[in-house]
Amino acid sequence: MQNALSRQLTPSQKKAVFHIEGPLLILAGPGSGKTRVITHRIAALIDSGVKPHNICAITFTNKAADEMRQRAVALGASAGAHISTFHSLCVRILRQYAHKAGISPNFSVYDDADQTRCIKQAVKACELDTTNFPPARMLDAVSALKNNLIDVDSFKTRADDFFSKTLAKIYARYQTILTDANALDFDDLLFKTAFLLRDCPDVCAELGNRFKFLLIDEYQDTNHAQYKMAKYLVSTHNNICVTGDPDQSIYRWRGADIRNILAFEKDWPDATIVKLEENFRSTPNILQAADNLIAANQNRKPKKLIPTKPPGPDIVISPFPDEMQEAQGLVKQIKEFTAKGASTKDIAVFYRVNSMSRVLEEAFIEEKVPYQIVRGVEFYSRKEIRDILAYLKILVNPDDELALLRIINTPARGIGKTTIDKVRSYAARQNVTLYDALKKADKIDSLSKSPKSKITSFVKMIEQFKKDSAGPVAPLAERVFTESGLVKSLKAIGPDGRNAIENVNELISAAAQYDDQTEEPSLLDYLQQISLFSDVDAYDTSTDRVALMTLHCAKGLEFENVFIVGVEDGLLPHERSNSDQNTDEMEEERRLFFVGMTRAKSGLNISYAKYRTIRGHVLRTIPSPFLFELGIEFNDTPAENHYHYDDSTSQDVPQLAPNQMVRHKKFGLGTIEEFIDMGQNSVVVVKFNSGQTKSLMLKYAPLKIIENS
DNA sequence: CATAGCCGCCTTTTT
DNA sequence: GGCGGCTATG
Repeated sequence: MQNALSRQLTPSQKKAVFHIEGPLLILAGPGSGKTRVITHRIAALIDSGVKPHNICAITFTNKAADEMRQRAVALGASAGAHISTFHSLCVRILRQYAHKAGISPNFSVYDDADQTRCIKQAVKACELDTTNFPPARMLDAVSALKNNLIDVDSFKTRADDFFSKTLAKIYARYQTILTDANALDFDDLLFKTAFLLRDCPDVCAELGNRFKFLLIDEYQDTNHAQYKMAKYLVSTHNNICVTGDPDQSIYRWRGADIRNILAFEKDWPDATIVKLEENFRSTPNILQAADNLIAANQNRKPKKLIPTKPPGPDIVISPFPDEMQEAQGLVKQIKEFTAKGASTKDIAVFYRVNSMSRVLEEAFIEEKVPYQIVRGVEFYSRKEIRDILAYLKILVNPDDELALLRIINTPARGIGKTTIDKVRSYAARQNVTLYDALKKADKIDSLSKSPKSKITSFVKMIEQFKKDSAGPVAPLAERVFTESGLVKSLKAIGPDGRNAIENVNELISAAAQYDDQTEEPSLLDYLQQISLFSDVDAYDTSTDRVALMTLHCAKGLEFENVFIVGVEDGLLPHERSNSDQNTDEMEEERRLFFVGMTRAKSGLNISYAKYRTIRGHVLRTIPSPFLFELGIEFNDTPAENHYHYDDSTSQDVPQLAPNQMVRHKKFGLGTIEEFIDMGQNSVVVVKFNSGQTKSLMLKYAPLKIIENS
């Protein structure tokens, strides 16, 4: 069997696959066949007598887990190994040992939208101003604390300045809100599991005995909580194998600690280290440029990228006048590629921010090129989907106040704000949950007859659903959709409603699929699973479409032809990352570009636009400084109007004279100071009454001419 | 209590 | 430029 498994493996790959006992660090460069090595390793472990259920492999996304499971089975490994993400593993552990973790097993998992609502509530409850304490910032801070396993009490004792003390209050309040709702956010899943393992040696031993072999992929992107989890899990058997590439660490902002992989040898002094430096994916010219780029990072261990493929086409760097023409040019290029026989599904477009997908999408539609935007969570943030899911969540976890408040009057059933406020204050007085208060609506004196009966029938409906909530999910979801009145209310709003109904039907189909594929389908399990759904998980590789995704999503994937768009200063590197050279943030942006480039097997096309509309403002841009680090000569002058964008934006621009009055959508009234006639590209300098002076491109700027009367 | 329309907020990347 | 939340109105 070893022979069968080791076929077509290089010597270092073989070492990584067959080094069974003890800690192992696999430093794997891009395209080094790392995924292959891991799946082979799982098969080799089983082959050497390890029971499948004694293996736990942790991947970065659910999709990666699914693929790994399939590949391992295809290699002849019997199924049964636990392969999942850290978060899924935590859900499983926490559900099993809920009582020991001090939680209830039917907990809701709060996503970022839920988190935002809760943190806002917390900031408000602390009677703080949201301008001085912006909820998004507070959430980041709380998240960072949890990722570093700092609990409320220990943070309180160490908080010595005003800000920290305030943050401690918000943190405490936020946790109370979540606890009261029997909810855990993404960070809690890791946090609670790590503390469970720390505080319950019996649980730790039990899991350690079960998972005798632990494999962690993308180890460079683990955070402190995940690191601790790993340490606890392997404390008995010491069989830990991690793989990763410090040059591909792109989640520092989310708490990922690159030191975890850099210090692996210190943590496990008897560790074996295998380097996989050969690259089987990209052409030598792509690797050379990627290497030139990443070499600019100061804070790194130098590493080789050894090419194994024959030379391929040159990297193309194309400037465009603006993002519309960039999109148009991109789609035209893709058409040329496919006309020459390239497969549509083997083409990907990467961008730094999600908002850039819009203009690309328009061009794909216009040119009728099939595409998919890889953004899985978007579906779950639609109103109608959140509504139906809120109904289902309540059946499992009636304490989930966020879900309850969402549906109590959706569709409208005459339970308005005043009524809800009365019930809430009753609940607070009696120290019961909102749902319990609703159940006792009859006893709430402040309520008059009509709202009482409306509440009663709502509770009755929910209780009815609850009775039949065991078993498969899809039929229940369908029933809830109809009987809650959601379908009816959506039908009533016309075409948009039809669309919404379609979406819910899609959800029900997905639930049916879950029912089919799961041995014992349960609503709780289903809800907890879909809450851990990630963007790439929605990536459908079976259809022939161009994949559009963020650079972060691109991690772990590969394509024959890659297009990276919007490679401009301020976008990549993003302006929000500290723009000083060689700060940690700048280096992470560089790694992000590195990850994007090294996804390409043969065609790598980089583009940027000289003008880009950002949040409604047309801004002049400059090429990303990273472009000058690639060691490639390129021409900064766009092929003017090469790709004519047939749109109102390229209509004739007016001739303007100084002193002409204009009104700008954003800046208000202003006077023309100068008119630079460049035909389509005429520029005006406007002095606005607000005091600021702007130079604007006429074909983009939303300027209205005020007639002199 | 429902609805529409407006204001003001945020806006990097995601499990 | 988009969305959530708030307010004014029916």
